[in-house]
Amino acid sequence: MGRSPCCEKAHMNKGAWTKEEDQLLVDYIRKHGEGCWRSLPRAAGLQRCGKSCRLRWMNYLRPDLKRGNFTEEEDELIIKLHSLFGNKWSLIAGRLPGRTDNEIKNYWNTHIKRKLLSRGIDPNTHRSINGSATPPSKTTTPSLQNDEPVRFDFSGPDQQRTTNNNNINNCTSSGTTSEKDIQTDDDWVLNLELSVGPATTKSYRYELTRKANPDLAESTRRWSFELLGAQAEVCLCCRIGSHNESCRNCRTSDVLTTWESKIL
DNA sequence: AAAGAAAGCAACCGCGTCGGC
DNA sequence: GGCCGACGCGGTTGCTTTCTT
Repeated sequence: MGRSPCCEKAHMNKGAWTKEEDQLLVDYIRKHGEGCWRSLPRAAGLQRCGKSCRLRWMNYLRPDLKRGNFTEEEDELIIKLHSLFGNKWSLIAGRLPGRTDNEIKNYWNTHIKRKLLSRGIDPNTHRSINGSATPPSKTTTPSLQNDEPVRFDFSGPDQQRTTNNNNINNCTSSGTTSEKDIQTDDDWVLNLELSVGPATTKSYRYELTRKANPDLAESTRRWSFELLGAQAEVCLCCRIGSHNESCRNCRTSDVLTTWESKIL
C-alpha cells in the first residue's frame, strides 16, 4: 500500500509565497502557536499543504531568524561542525542560533565548498586534495568515511566544564549504568581511532580511546574511555550515534554538549 | 544594451523515523 | 508487533538575480 499524500494537492498553491499568505501564517502561529502542521493550513485559511507551511515558517518567517550575510566566525564554525557531523544540516543549524538548516546547506554548497577548495581542502573529507592528510589541526577533524578509522584529535582550552553537564554518564550495552566524572583539563585529545596506541599519560591531557573487545559479540561490544588512568565504558549505540532513549549516553545533547564544549 | 552563463536561494520531493493505535 | 499518519531531514529542482561577454 502506497503512502497517501500528506495533503490533497489538487487545490493547493505551490511555488513562491505571497505576502498575504505569509501574513496569514504568521498571524495564525502568533495566535495559536506551532501546532499540527497538517491541520494548520485549513485553520489559517491557507491553500497550502502543512509541509509547505512548516518549511516557510521554519526557513523564513520565524521571528528568531538571523538574516544577512554569514560572518567569518560563522563560516569557521560551520566548517568545524561539518567536519564533525557531515551533512547533518539540522545538527549544524542547531548550533548556529538564528540560522536554518536550509540556509546553511545552501551556504555550504555555494560558498564554503569553494572556500575550502581554494584552500586545497576537500569539502567532503576535510582532507588535503593532493591526497596527503591535512596537517593535524587543533580544531579540525575528518568526517566519518566508510571503513575508515575514526579519529578525532582536538585540543583546546577547557575551562568551563564545571556544571553537571561535565559528567558523562556512561552505560553499558547491557543497560547497567555507571557514572564517572570527567576530569577537566586545559588540553585534551578526543581519540576515537580503532586500535590506537596507549593513551598518553601526560597530565592535563584527556585521552578518549575506543577499543573493540574481541571477546564480546558486536551487539554487546563495548568501547572504553581511557581517562587519566580511569576507565568508563561506552555502549555501542553511543559510539555509532544510534540514539537509544533508555541509554543515558544516548541522550545525545549531553554527550554532544560535553564533546563540543571541548571541541569547538 | 542584450543575451547567455553562473550564482544564489526558496521551495519541493521522497524517504526515514517516531509515536499512537 | 505491525500499521499508519505526521513530522523532520537531506537532496534536488527551478526560478530569480547578478555577472560576463
